[in-house]
Amino acid sequence: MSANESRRRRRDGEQSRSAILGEAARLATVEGLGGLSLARLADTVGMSKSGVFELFGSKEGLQLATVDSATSVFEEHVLEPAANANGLARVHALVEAFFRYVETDVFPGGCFFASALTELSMQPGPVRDRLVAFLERWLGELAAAVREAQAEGAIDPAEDPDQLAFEIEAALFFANAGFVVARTPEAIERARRTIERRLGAATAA
Amino acid sequence: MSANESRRRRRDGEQSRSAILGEAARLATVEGLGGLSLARLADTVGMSKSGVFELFGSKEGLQLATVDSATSVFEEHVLEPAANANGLARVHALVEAFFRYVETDVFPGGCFFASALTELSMQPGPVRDRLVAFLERWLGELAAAVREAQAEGAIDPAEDPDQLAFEIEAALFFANAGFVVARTPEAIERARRTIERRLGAATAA
DNA sequence: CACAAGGACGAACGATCGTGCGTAGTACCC
DNA sequence: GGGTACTACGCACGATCGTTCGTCCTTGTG
Repeated sequence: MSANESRRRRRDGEQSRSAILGEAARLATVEGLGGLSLARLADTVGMSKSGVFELFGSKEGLQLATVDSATSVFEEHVLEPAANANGLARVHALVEAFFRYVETDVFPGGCFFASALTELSMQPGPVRDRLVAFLERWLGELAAAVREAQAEGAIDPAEDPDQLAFEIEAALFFANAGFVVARTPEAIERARRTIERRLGAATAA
Repeated sequence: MSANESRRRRRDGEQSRSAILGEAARLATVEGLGGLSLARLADTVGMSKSGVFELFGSKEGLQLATVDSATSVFEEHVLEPAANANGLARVHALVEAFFRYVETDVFPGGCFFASALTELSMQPGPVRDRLVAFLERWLGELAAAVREAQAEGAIDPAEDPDQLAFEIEAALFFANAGFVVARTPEAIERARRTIERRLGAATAA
């Protein structure tokens, strides 16, 4: 209902919307996507609770819009920096962009999707579905880069691209958790070492 | 305060306490440790809200006790099955015990600590501190097993035990997330492959 | 310029949250 | 076996939650 795209929107409303969503995604990595409250969100952006509410129709509408907003942020900070690289270089570029995305506090509580998916994976509904879809898309992105690297002869064709994508993402996922906990580059450094070593072993003979 | 061990406790209270805590830990992996409500917890165990409350003194007291309870469950299901193994066999035993612990739904929402730590890593306080301490202890357990394996000559002494523990835990951590999302052995199977391969590469020449 | 429509507001709602209090019942120690 | 202290309860509190409503203001269109 709130996701009805045919709804006409004024320019000022669109600005408020995106300002709210940016703050919502940031807040969600600290308090959780479910623990996010309309009232707190409203006064961190300097609006009334009902004003925020009406822009999204319901809390679920706000959550869905927040996931979409976070998706754009992820695309901008992780996918785009690797947009011009191909094959093995693309794998490295995606990994390094992800590290930067975590280290530079794009979201104060680390990767938005790591926390949101963990929080909502046991709570059925459209929000969970959208988060799961994102994870699959991201894993697909990594696997596709691996396949590209195989096609260009940089990675052993005997490697299973999905398995390699799993291993890379596992390192990224835990690196994010470790960085959020310790606020230290150690976990990221270990993940980098993990991935470099694994990619080295996967290099075509 | 509620953790004051000098407080005398009756047998029936102790039974209620552990029954409540078992349910609390299970509920927390579904609704979150923060989203857990006294009222819902009370009537899933068939008690009054105030009855539950007084046993723990505060919500934070309940959360701390829940973490301790979940720690015991983890020890029982993961540490104990590997208690009699040493060195490399101990590493494998810990990993397999963890897989069983996740796959058999000891907690309905997967590993308690994976979800709780992700949820609370940005919320300072004693609960977070206890969860972080658990993670360090668990990583230390893995690293100690690796060192044992090096001492018995099963793993290359040039390997960094902490790095290896990081890589193993990364696979376990993401396997848990994947299993909770998909309810399929696929993620666990991939993690098993990841770890077996990595340990194979770490085998002393 | 006028008018339809979206944006933002304040106030209020029912529900639920964690917490405090007074009290009745009961297990355990001397 | 009596008395103390823990167990468990019902009730009520203030706060906060998501949501609804009526109203005023502003924007964009014809």
